[in-house]
Amino acid sequence: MLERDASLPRGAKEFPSKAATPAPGGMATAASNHYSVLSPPSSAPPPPPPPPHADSGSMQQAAAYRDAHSLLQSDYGGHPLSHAHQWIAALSHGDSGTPWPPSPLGEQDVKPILHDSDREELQNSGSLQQQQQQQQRHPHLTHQQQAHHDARAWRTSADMATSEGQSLVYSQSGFTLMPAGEQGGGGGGGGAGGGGGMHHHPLRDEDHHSHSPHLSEHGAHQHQHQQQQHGGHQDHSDEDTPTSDELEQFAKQFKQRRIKLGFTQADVGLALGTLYGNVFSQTTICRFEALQLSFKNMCKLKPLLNKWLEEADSTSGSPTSLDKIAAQGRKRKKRTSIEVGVKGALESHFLKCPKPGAAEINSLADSLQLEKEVVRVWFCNRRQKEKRMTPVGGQIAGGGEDMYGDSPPHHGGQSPVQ
DNA sequence: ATGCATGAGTC
DNA sequence: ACTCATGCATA
Repeated sequence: MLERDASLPRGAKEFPSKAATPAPGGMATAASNHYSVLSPPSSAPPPPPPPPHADSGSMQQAAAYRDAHSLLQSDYGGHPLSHAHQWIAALSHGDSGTPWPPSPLGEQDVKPILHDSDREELQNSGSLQQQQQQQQRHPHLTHQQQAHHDARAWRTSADMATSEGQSLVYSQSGFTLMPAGEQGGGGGGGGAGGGGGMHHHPLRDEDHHSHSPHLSEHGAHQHQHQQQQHGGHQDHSDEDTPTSDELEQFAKQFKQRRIKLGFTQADVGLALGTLYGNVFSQTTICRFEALQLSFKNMCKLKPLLNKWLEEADSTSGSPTSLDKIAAQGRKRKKRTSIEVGVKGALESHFLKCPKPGAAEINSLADSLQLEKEVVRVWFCNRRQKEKRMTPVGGQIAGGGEDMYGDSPPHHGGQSPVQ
């Protein structure tokens, strides 16, 4: 708990490393498998060309996919391997949170956006250590302990960073190896949100100051060492370690520019795919703008979006005609609509016990007449929501510490933007 | 803009 | 079996 503050480097403290899931019981996602089936129909509709600048292109993507899906949706079909996706390489380093295994996924589920020629998997090489280091650093912590901190930490860190100079808040370890020399950012996040999760930490107060540049006397234990990269240089906060404040600013600006240029969130998502190899959905872009992603995730996306902005800006008139990717053939369970009453019940249980065990889930599911899987997923999503920087109801507060423990739900209200 | 869902990675 | 990143589907 506290030891972390004292003994650990800030980075560690700020961000939990990765997955620490004490999780007592739970159920696996096993249940969810039923829906996957295959039926890669060759009848995928061609995606409509995106208007480079027009504002009208909004939901094309969605529409396109929808059509495709509808065909398949009749019954579950979907072939898992039909699509290959390998964009992984692109952000690899940025995401320190996910140490990519040697060759985990040759093809996942995504869309093959670029020509194979483009993608190179170069970057993954050296990034991952950071998070591991963190964990290893303090082996004494149990995962449970580690697990506390959550995304809200990013706010906190911002404070510190701001005041202290953000030196190494989240710095990663060895990144810099980026080929292009651009997008250095990703890394930032380290194990932030990704980190397993929540940690307890007493920084509630800190969170509150949020980004006020003035005070900041709290911790001073920052430079421990460890993270730094190679040696060298790294002061540009923009590319290396964005602070929460910067992210907030960037998101705001991004949205503004994007709109000004006449692009929709969906357009941007596609453009990222065509330009850099990582396709993102409208949802993700939306969440980025709304700061509804984990700190780590925000850090990962920022550089890409930043590049896109530059591109769009410079070529604001010219067509960035790119190819789009077509649909994939994945089948998805139909979205379950949970009735308000039931939701209320779930909420109540969540307040009491955010991490119900399999048994609890079963009984809950039974009493609410919902599928067990649905209940399980609901809790997972609910927990995730709590971790976002901009919590549902508001209050950025980070309460990792007593978050689910015993402290009462401190959901509050705060609406940062929009 | 958001709710429910999927899957990779991890414990 | 969980967390985290991400997204289809939907309100």
